[in-house]
Amino acid sequence: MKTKLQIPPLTIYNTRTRKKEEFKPVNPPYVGIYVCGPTVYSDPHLGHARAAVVFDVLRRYLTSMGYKVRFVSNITDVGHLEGDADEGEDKIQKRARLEQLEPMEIAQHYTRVYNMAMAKLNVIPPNIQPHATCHIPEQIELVKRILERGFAYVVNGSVYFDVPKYAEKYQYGVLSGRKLEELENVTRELRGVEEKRHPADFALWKKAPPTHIMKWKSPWSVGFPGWHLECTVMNAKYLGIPFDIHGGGMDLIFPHHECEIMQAVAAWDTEPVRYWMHNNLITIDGQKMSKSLGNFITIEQVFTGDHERLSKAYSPMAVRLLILQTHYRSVIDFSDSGLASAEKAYKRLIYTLKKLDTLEFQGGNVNIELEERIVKHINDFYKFMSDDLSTARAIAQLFELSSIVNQLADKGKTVREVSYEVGNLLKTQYATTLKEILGILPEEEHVDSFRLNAVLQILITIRQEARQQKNFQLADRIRDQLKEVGIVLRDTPYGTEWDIE
RNA sequence: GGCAGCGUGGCCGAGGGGCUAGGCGGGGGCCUGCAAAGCCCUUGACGGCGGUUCGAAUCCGCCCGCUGCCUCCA
Repeated sequence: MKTKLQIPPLTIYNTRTRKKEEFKPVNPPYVGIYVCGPTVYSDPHLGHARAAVVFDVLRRYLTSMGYKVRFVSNITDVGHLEGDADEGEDKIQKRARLEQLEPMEIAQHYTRVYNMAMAKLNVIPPNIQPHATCHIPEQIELVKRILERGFAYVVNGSVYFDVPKYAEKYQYGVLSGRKLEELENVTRELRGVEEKRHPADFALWKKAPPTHIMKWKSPWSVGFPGWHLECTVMNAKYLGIPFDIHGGGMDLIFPHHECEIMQAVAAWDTEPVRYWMHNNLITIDGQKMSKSLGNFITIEQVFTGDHERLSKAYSPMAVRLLILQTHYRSVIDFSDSGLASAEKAYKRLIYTLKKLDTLEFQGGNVNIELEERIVKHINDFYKFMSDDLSTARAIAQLFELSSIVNQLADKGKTVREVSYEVGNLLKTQYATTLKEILGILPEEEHVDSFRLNAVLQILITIRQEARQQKNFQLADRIRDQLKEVGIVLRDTPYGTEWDIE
């Protein structure tokens, strides 16, 4: 029985070419990945969870293949205006004004919430998590460079990217397939952007209105950087141009990623990215989940069950499995029953993981056909993972193995139908693929246990009720006793936070 | 309107000319003090109408239905 694994080369569906391509790094064995991170002005939702989990698995898989991965994912703590370019207000600034807080307080808070949610989902933190506001000088430099090269113009202290000029020399819309002429018709509805020469032009630097809190000095005005600049600057700085993989949600293809390409090409005459990967979106009852529609479910709500569409609290690992049981380029329609189904399935995979540990593979009466099946399922796991990260099919192999292991386990601890060699391969591969590559852990190995949080939420609620009834003796007792065991409660404008000291 | 995509068994969800996807659920049984888990057996599908083909869920055409992007969002 051959126990040497065959791991085929990874192929990736490249949005840029609209084909599956074999992945070849720019500088092997190093691989640079950049994934667009969150704008930190509200609680992270299931869409964030999906993008994070998908690219976490990509990173884990590449690492398992022996690549040295540098994973960069940004925190957008400025920018992304709402509404018309001229009338719009920075999201974080708006939130800050509403809650009477420093913008950085908002950004800091939601960055923490995001990172905690990611930890619960067992997403490995980025090697670098750069903040947009920490790269203002670099962004100004890039604007200067694009200006010098003639692909931008200044109007009233704001700088705009000159798309028609760009389109004279380079091809427009290489990623989204959009055509410049078609864009004119659509965007004519957006009036009040007189500063722009062409509707497709976009801001590189905006002069700040007097009421604006978040602003920086630049050669053109006191203002703030444009919507798409930070990613170009930060992936160039930390990964170099060109780098290997740029990821994000499909909704970012246009205009965000298209603009990133134009900025980089305008600045350095080089397309910045080899492979563009885009995960599909999440729907709720068949409808897109979005902030503006207000129908989103936050990650935390899933973990606590605190949402009208949820019947109970679900394990982060159930969420992770649910996400991975769908191919990343397909839509996931989110539902309570889907989560329940994923949670059961998760428990089944973990049951097998634990059973497998107790089995002793001794051989002696080897069933060759069974051994062949085992080895085939393991190899197929890698075959499907390498086929554009087909996690759904890969996981199906794990369920096949689960069924085999459970059947063996039913007959007792000592297994004679499978040799020591194949049994050992089964043990190590089942654990490796499930835990290391898919990132699906047993609850108790999951350090950031969501149940601890659930329990604390109960205590926090009880304490809150006590405070409202002016029963401060009880409220303080809860806080003091938690502190004794190393858990700190903090009352903030958004409610009570907890932290481990 | 332009562009992209989808419609698979009770639900979710892979696949994509002949070869078991998988999970959850349902039915029957084993095990068990009860329950749960696990095991065995079982149920069952490719939106509609045409066409290509020896053969179509898979290719082509038309029709019906749904969704996304085109504007901030993962």
